[in-house]
Amino acid sequence: MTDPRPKFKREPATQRKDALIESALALISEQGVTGATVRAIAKRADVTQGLIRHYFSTKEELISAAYERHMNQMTELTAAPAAQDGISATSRLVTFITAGLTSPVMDTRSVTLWASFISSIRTDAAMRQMHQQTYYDFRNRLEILIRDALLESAPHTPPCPKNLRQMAIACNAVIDGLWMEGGALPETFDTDELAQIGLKSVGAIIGLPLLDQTLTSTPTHTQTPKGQL
Amino acid sequence: MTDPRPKFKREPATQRKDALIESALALISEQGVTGATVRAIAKRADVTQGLIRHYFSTKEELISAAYERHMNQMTELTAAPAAQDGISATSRLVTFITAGLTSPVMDTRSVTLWASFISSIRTDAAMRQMHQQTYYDFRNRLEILIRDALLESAPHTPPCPKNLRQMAIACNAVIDGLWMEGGALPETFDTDELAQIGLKSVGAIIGLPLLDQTLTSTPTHTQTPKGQL
DNA sequence: AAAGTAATTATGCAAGCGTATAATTACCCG
DNA sequence: CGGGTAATTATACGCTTGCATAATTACTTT
Repeated sequence: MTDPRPKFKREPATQRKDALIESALALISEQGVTGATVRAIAKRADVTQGLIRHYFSTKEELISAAYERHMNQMTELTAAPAAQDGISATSRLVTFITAGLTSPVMDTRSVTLWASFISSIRTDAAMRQMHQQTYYDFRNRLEILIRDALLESAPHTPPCPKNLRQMAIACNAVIDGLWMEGGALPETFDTDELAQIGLKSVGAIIGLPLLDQTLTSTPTHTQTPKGQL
Repeated sequence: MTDPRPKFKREPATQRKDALIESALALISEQGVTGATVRAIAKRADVTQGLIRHYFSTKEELISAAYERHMNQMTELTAAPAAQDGISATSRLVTFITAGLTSPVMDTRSVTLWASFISSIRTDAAMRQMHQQTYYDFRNRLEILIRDALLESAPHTPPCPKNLRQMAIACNAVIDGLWMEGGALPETFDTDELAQIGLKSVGAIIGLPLLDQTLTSTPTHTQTPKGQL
């Protein structure tokens, strides 16, 4: 009289961790941090709550892992389209900015998620370090793209490191600011409006006409990345 | 045998509300939203928890009021130094940007507070509307300053509204982005570095050399506003 | 096929949460 | 000075939370 149907299935550790992280992200984006309780996360992942403690020694650890996942995903979604070779350095920069300011990187879900995490960087050391690392990573990628674009347009007058750093900080700020408002108030901006503003602004800051080039020569680079999420 | 010392004091309604709002802000900035419990807020304001329900019909209402207070305070602290008359329109714009990117507007407390609130604009309609209103208010002030500065430098070629709007959106984004990172990672930027980057960037976006003017002609306008908080 | 083991479930607990309601108490007014 | 009333305190309730611990159960190994 053995039950033919097992009551549960044993999954590989990484897969279960993944499912739990995704559940946490989904809940946080839908209901905020307060909605992401241990029980709710477990239910969404179709397991019982005890299992969470089996893979994460504390809830904070799970949340921290979810934060890392989300930020890396966003950086990846922004940088990947710009990594194609065979296009000019300026085009790579344009693609990077455009990807960061269009769906799926710029949308309500992503921004809400980020906002939920960012509020805990003051009290939680692990979160603060994660933020710093993610921020530097993104900014460094941007700085490299800016440098290459500048070198391409003026090969014999390389930008000084201090200026380059400041440009990267400024351009990162524009992108972040636009990204945030685009996610927070999506209905108040036209499609691609923020991406175009981003191109214009970064172009003005680094002294290269990014928008014109895009619209005239290689418009395909400004398309939104195919949904990988 | 009457006790000469009363057990509590009756305060005016607005004053008590104020104290409760300030307590909430202090707690949220120090411990995040989860730390701002009804009991903790009451204790910090030196009252018992029941009093909160007497002035706010729900905790959400108190949090919403705290959000409004904080945002208005920050806008005020940014705009007030720029409201002095007798200085050029460009100087007013410079002062606005500088105030927004130096203490006390740009600091960890302010940014953390903002982040804590912003995470709930998706789930809470009142918070979302408050965010929208605050954002528009700030951006409109900025747009007016930009317009005046442009008119001042080129009185016979007024900027078209569409361009002006985009400039305001872009400049607002730079300021927001810089402000955020300055508050999140204060130790990684030199004093006034972000303010200078902000001036440079806004100058580049709108096509006016803001930084040079500041450093040469009217440096007093770039001082941080006297602490009103 | 039986045993061992690690994944998973089941159950419980102490603490804290927001809210409701009733009991006090300070202050205003006649 | 003595009521009346609104501000304030006091107490309690039901619910949820994160976490711990013990009981099951599926899969591997021999």
